[in-house]
Amino acid sequence: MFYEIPNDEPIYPISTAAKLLNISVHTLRMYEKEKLIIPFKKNTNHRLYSASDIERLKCIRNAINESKISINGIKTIYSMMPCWEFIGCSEEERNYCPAYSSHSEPCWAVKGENTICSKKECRNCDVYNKFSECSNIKSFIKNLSRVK
Amino acid sequence: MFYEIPNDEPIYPISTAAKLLNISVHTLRMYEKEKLIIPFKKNTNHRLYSASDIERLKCIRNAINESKISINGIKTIYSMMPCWEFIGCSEEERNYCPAYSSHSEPCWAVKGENTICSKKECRNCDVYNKFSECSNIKSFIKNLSRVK
DNA sequence: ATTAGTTGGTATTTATAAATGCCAAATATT
DNA sequence: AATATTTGGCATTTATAAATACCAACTAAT
Repeated sequence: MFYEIPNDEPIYPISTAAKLLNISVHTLRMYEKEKLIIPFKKNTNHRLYSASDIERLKCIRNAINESKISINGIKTIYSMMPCWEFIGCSEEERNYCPAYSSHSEPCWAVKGENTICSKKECRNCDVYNKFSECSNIKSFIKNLSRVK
Repeated sequence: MFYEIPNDEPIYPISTAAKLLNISVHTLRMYEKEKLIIPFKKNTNHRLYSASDIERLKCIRNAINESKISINGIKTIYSMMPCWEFIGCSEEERNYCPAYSSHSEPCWAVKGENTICSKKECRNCDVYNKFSECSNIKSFIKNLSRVK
């Protein structure tokens, strides 16, 4: 038996990731600058991408190229995700958290100071990982219901 | 005392609306084709815009020009609105309604057949009227909470 | 040691969404 | 009756987001 590489293990250097996606390394850096993706960084500051990073990027590429949604559009859609319900942070914490009120940046791009999330690595967070497609965001919203 | 014109009364012909917004009439028709706006139509098929239509359009213009969100991006953001919670339709109805599952078109663009909404005029609907800004959509989502 | 790949910055190119122009038929206005 | 405006369709222009190229300093591999 061979050791199977976990989906979230950062293995691909940027050039490989670029080839897999058929784009340039600059585009990948741009997506990172725009906070659409958070690649793993080695101590030497070199990026590594996991298989799930590649999937995430395919989804982003699809939104841009097929669905014709601009990068700022994608960011705004991400900002609609009610992360607080998923994280389960306290009412006090969410009131301090910029992610709770932002409607232009994803939660992982505005990360507050005194929140549950401030110590966490967003790259490993389920809000970041599981809701890269807007269908998933809408599904999550569907499972919420009105406070009586 | 003068009679005050209600905010939602359709009074401006397309050329006036275009002047108020500093855009061409073609752009207004394009936004309509894209289902971003539903102007009132006279029996002769001529469009009329209300003051609140103009406000809605200013908001759309702002999203496009300032926030750099593409038209398809705006449509997708609108599709995130949990209209069913606002309308209060039955569980059966929402399962039949395409708006419940769409994540690319606003509810008023996909309007189902056997729903509460099928007979209603979306132009007069609060979901259409009150949630033209993504800040309002996010605020509404905030007032939902997780089903235990 | 030499070659190959990565870093971040600015400048440039390209692809295309968004906006506009033009048209003839229909409707509105005076 | 004559003039002005609206209609929708297709063609064209324009504005710019997205992608790429180039750069020198740094890190990795053989």
